[in-house]
Parts: sequence; structure tokens; C-alpha cells
Amino acid sequence: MKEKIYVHVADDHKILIEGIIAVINTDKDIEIEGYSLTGKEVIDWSKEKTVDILILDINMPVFDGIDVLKFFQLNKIDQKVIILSSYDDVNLVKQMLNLGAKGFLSKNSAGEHIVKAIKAVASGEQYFSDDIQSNLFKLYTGQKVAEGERPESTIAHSLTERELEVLRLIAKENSTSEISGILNISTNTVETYRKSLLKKTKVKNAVGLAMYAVKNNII
Amino acid sequence: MKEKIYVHVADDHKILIEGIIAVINTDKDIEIEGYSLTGKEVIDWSKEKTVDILILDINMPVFDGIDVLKFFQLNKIDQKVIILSSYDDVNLVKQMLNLGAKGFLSKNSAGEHIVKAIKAVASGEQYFSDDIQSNLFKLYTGQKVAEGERPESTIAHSLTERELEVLRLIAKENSTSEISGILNISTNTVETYRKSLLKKTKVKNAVGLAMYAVKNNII
DNA sequence: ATAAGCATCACCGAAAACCGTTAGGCTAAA
DNA sequence: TTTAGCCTAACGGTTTTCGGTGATGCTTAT
Repeated sequence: MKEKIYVHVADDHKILIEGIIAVINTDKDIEIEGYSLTGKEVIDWSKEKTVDILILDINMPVFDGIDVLKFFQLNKIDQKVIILSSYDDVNLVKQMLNLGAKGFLSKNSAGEHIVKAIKAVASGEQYFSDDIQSNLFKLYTGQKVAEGERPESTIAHSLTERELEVLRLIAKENSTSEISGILNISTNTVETYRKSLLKKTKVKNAVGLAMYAVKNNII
Repeated sequence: MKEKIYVHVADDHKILIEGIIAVINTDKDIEIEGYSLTGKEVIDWSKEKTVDILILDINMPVFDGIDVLKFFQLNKIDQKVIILSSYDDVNLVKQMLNLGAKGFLSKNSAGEHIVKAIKAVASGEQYFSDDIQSNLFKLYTGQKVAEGERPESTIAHSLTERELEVLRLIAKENSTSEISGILNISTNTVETYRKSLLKKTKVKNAVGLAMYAVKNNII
């Protein structure tokens, strides 16, 4: 008698989740443990428990699937993940694999493949849906697969109080001179904070800072 | 005894289609007539027959949902359509309505809403899923909406496809020159889009645009 | 007391963003 | 046919951001 395979589904589209659950429920070896609607939910959930298979969408707002995989790596959470993606971009696949994903399902593939993928990955294999496999094949023929660099931590950079204040004001669309007025400090000082924020958060510009603020609930 | 409602589903993600079918099959009044995986398929199908309700995804490669709606208008095909969309951008909703869509389902909404939407639209009503309704409401708050007044006069101008593309790239920290490279258009043109985005969304700068994108699930 | 961390400020130059305005070409609607 | 909307592009000018580099106090922990 085989053990049941427990699955958690993460996707920001509830309709898709319900669809996946409906498909999976046709198989008696697989059981749905639960689902998450955002990347943040997944991360919170993963702190409490793991399951045999996590089906993870990459395109989710704010915290996306990549962030989730990074979180798993950083926190050494051992969770088998099957990526669910709209795009069968091969580079994306490569990145996912480097981040520890074990399977890759295109949303173009038929529902029956989900069941196959779950069973394959649960028993330690890898799984790629057909369209992705053929794309991968095209790319790798005759090429060495370079070892990708490990991504650095994106979470928690202990910003100082003042930096946080400035960050919040930036995320509220304020310019340097406006911030300087609000906080009653020199524009030069505000610029210094901007620079140190850019450096610490490793983003490119003010937009990146705003997104960082959103992701980390600083807003 | 009520007549059955026949439904056709169009989406480029087979998994989603199977999910929708699974959900719909729980209701005995509704029957799936068939499905299409591309906009072209829908158009070809529509030449042969119509059904009570067509559930139509907007984001499909080559021929998208908008193209399909336009085709219906041009060829005077009387087909009730419920739009299925990842984005609950209000501007998009407006465009769809002008093109004759009768219902609007966000993919964020629960599956049960599909059934509700189908029954509502089939009986001649309109249907909007909750999140879209609340977004619409937010847009109207603070403004008097006189009886019989056309919504188009008060709703913000809709963003065009190209503007949305630029907006997404801005929200991903790309600079004007980078965007110009990605989209293969002049930097001047990208700047034109930036300006029009700032004007339409009524925000102050790129940060505001990024936040707008997040809030409206455009990311 | 010394080092480390924080808040503050300054100057420079380059790059990017923002503002206003104009305009051609193309398509679709009235 | 005229109008309207969209995509594209340009130009000149102002403001803001970004990158680098350096410096002064003030507090806290070693």
C-alpha cells in the first residue's frame, strides 16, 4: 500500500488553483494539503510545515516564485517544488533549476501532466513538460551547462530608522527636496540616504526601492 | 424545467481550461460545448456556431481576446462574452465593455463565481467579480455620478497595450534607454509613453507608476 | 579610549527623468 | 470623408537622481 502524496498549490489565480485541485482529485494517490494565493503566504506557510510537493507559480505579484525559491535556499528549507509557468522560456527554467526546482510544468500542458509530474518528482525524479523539454534540448545541444551563481540574500538588510523613514517617503513619490523639507534635513543628507538604500537593498533606482518597500511590508 | 446553458471556453492555458471545465461541471444547468486554445481557433469556431456564453481570456498569443471581440463586432456576431483576465485594471474593463463584453471575471476570483457569472450573463444581466467592482468603485469615490451619465466621461483614460508594456518594464527597474532597447523603439518614444503614463495615472514619477502597477495587478 | 555605527552635510559630474510641444503615418470608427 | 486614437519620433530645457568621495560630531559597545 502506497503512502499518499501531499501537495500544496501556490498561484495568485484562484480559478487556476481550483482547476488544479479538481484535476488532482481525480487521482487517489494524491491529496491536497492546502493552497496559497501569494508568495508571501507560501513563505509564511513554509515556516510551519512542508509537504511532499509544492506546485509553485512564478508569476505572482510582489513576492514571486523566484523569491520563494530563494527563501527556501536561504533558510535551508527542504521542499520539493514543481514550477508552474506561463512561459516556457528556457533561461527561466535554468534559473529555476539552479534554485532547486525539481519539475517544470508549462501552463500550456494538459492537466494529466500535473499528476505525472507530481508522482515523478515525489519519487525523486525530475519532470519537464514536453514543450519545455524540446526547448531545453534545442538550447543545450553541444553546449556546456555553466554553473550558475548562487543568488544572494534579498531579505532583511537591517536598515536604520532614518533610512526607513526616507524609504517610506520615496515610496510615497516624494522627491529628495520634498523629503528634505518633511524631515527638516539637508537635501545632501537625503541623497546620502538614497545612496545607502540603493547599496543595501541592491536595487537599481527609486522604483526598485519602492518595490523593495512593498515586498518587505515597509510601506 | 430550465434549458441548459451551453458554454465555450477560450484560453491558451490548457490547465486553466480543464480547471474551469471541472468547476463548471459541478453545476447541472451548464454544459461545456467545447474549448479553444488560441484566438484564431475561437474566431474560426465562431464562424460555425455560437453558444450561450463564451468565456474568453484576453491574454492569448497572436490573436488575443480583444481581437476576438473586435471580430465579433465587425462581423455582427451576436455572442455573449465573459472576459477572463489576470489583470483587474479598470481601464481594461472599460475597453472590454465598449467592445461588447457582458461580464468580467478576474482570475483572482473564486471558481464559484464562474457559475454565477455564467447564469447572470445568460439571463441578460451583466457580471463583474468583486475585486473589479471594488476597483471600479474606488475610481468613482469622491465623484458625483449623475444618473444616466456615461461612465466614460469620468473614468480615467485607458492605458494602451504599448503603455502597459512600458509600465511593466518601468516597474522592473528598467531605464528609458533599456526599455528602448528591449522594445526596439526610440528613447524619445519611450519618454513619450512615460509622460502619457504619468498623465493618465495621475502620479508624480516612476515610483508612482510602479505603485500603480502593483495596486492594479499589472506588475 | 578606541572603534563602530549612526545622523548629518558638502561638492562634483554624469545620467536619467520630467515637461511641453509638435508631428507623421496608419487604422478604425462615425 | 473626416475624425479620432495609437504608435512612433524629435527637440530644447529644467530638475532629479545616481555615483563617488570625504568629513563632522555624537553615542555605544569593547
